[in-house]
Amino acid sequence: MSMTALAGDERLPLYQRLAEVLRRDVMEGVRRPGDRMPSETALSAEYGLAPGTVRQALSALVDDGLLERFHGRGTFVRRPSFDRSLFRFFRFRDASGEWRIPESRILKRSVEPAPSHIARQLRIKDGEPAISMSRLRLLNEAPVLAEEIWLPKARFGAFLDLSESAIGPLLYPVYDAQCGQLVARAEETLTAEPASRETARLLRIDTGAPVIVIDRLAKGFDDTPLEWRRSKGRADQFHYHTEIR
Amino acid sequence: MSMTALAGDERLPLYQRLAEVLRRDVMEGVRRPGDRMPSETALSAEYGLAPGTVRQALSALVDDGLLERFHGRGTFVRRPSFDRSLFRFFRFRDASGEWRIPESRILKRSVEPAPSHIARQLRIKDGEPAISMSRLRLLNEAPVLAEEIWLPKARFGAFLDLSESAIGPLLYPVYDAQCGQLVARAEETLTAEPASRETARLLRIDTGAPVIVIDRLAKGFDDTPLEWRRSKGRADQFHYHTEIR
DNA sequence: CAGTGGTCTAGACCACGAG
DNA sequence: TCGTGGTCTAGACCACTGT
Repeated sequence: MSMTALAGDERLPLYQRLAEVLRRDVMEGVRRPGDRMPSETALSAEYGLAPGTVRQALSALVDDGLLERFHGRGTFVRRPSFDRSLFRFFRFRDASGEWRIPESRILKRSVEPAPSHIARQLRIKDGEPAISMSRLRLLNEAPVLAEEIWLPKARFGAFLDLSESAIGPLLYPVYDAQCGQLVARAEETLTAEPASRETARLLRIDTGAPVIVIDRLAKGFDDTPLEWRRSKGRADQFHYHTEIR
Repeated sequence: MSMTALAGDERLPLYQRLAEVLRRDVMEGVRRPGDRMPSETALSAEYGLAPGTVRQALSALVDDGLLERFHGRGTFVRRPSFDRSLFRFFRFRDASGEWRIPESRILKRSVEPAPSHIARQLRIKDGEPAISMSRLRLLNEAPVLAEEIWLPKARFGAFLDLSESAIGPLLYPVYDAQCGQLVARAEETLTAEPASRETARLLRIDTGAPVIVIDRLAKGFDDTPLEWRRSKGRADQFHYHTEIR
């Protein structure tokens, strides 16, 4: 077993330098979500560090949400999950009161020159080709969310070839499998506004009734913007809850 | 320096048992916000633990938001601050674009029997006396928030004797100084609804226009509910932003 | 059982803040 | 300069998981 020297700024603490090396491995796809990391013993031998120092580096990445630890099993690259999304505060239950993923009906899918506000978000040139999509999400035939989605065509060209039946309600696994684009995290913005005539028709509510608007910009491990979407749902179905200190 | 035995369940790790002992000190008011904790060296001597173990206990409480560490100065009981409140997402700026605390105008202050939904939140008996207050918050004479506040009279009796001019826009310091009630944390719930006629009049918007509604239940260190409030503001001034993974 | 992470010890030395 | 927390070492032993 040969020893590897730690790269990085020599003024930084060793555990931070190790953390950066491991973070880069994940960001560059050398280690993929679900992969097991080398054990703490292996890493301390590899880099010539005390076990406690290696532990500190791994802890930093766990706090950061990049890794997950399981006692007795190992340390793994975390599979991004969007359990923390604002969408979980919509009261979407079926008749039996259980949480379910709403079905998806694609209303429109086309290639358009990206409007400037979309291009800015996706960090592409104004007017560059983008895939535009409208979806309606339904629970037991009842519409619950109206969505508008934009993707840069350069990365998601393969998405256009898919039949609607091949695209389920969850898009991120499709992005990964069909386009090789892995979503690592996202930024969400929430506001409320009166329903336009069009939105009211889709959601079957009164024009002007309050709707919750959630904008989401999804990004890859390397911070590239991958998808922008705007979703609208009935405000009376939304209750966000949080604890503050 | 006598050594103190660690109380608590002997099956738990030492660092957790130490953390619980220190947490209790804060919850019972033995150590108050702003107080400096004993140094790590002092604690390890006091309880006969290795410095690393003491460190782990303190780290747990720092992660928990109970303590704050300052390199070279010490470890302190954190002063609760409500920087993380949902209210920070209201775009409240004055003419120069600076963030400011809105002034407060008290519209009503009285003692009422607690309605049942308030009593349940404050964990007091249905109909027990409670202080009820309506406030309007303004920025440059413009109304920005309409608030309804409820306090259990048993704890906040002294609050009734204060003149309005003695109450500023920030209530929690008043609760502490005048009533001996320290707010440690709070739960907030956000939704949106159409403005009632009354709310519309107060906020000077159209009836039915969307308003953001934030309910807050403030609690003491010992988890006692202290204050319930409902605040309403214009939805078009509200943009919540968050990152998810 | 072997291998993983979790807890704990008993130090050393460094970096920062205040007087 | 002194006391604080921050980094790091080099182990020991425990608890959990999978085979």
